[in-house]
Amino acid sequence: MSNVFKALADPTRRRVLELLRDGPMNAGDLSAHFEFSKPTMSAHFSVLKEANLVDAEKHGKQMIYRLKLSVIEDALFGFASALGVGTDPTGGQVSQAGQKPEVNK
Amino acid sequence: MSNVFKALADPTRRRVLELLRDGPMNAGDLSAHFEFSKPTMSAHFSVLKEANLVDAEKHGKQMIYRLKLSVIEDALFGFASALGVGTDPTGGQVSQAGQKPEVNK
DNA sequence: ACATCATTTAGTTATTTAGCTAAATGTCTA
DNA sequence: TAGACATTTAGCTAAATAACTAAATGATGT
Repeated sequence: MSNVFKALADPTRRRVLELLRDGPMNAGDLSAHFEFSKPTMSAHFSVLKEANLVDAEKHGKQMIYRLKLSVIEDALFGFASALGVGTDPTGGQVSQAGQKPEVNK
Repeated sequence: MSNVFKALADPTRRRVLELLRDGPMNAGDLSAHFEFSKPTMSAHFSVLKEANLVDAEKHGKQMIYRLKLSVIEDALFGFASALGVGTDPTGGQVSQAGQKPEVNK
């Protein structure tokens, strides 16, 4: 859980996730959207992978990253509902993905 | 936006927010729920206040902290919908609180 | 005025983070 | 097999973070 929010705390990483919203993309193409060096971007990808927000699959020389929406849902909606915030005023769980979100991990 | 996720990245601060879910509480009572020193807790409160996740009001010698749900809604649901995740499959905004969430701030 | 209580500020330390360049790894193709 | 290409690893630096103790601030009550 902390890993997820830490990953989301960086604007570059949030932007990466938004780019992946339109479909899987390889490391080079993702990096091309930023001014940072490739090693720096690789480290960002690594943080996102560690937080389980993306999947990585090697295809030839390229590494293809893919958004993992379910984990993001768990984190955002799970924590929101732990706070009693959400679309459902009863505080019920919004997402299908998880049942008892572990908020303090 | 980064401030919000940075604030949420620490488990102690997330727990503080959960405690405030049941109503406003002063700094001392909040601190009593943790093993950390009061100055350390004060610094955590400061981060939450900086991120605009809580309001602080001085009442005599005590400082009373209160949860600000609307900002948390904006951050969590705003970013979720920027990613196309949410209860509404069209990607529409869930919360009332903000209209065009600025995701990369 | 003075002591006490609640909280914050100041100053220190260890750890983590985000960036860089240079080098290593791994994969394709000529 | 050699070269080129895509990505990661290693190693470095500067800045940010989270913790602590000691001291300062500010409000209340005697």
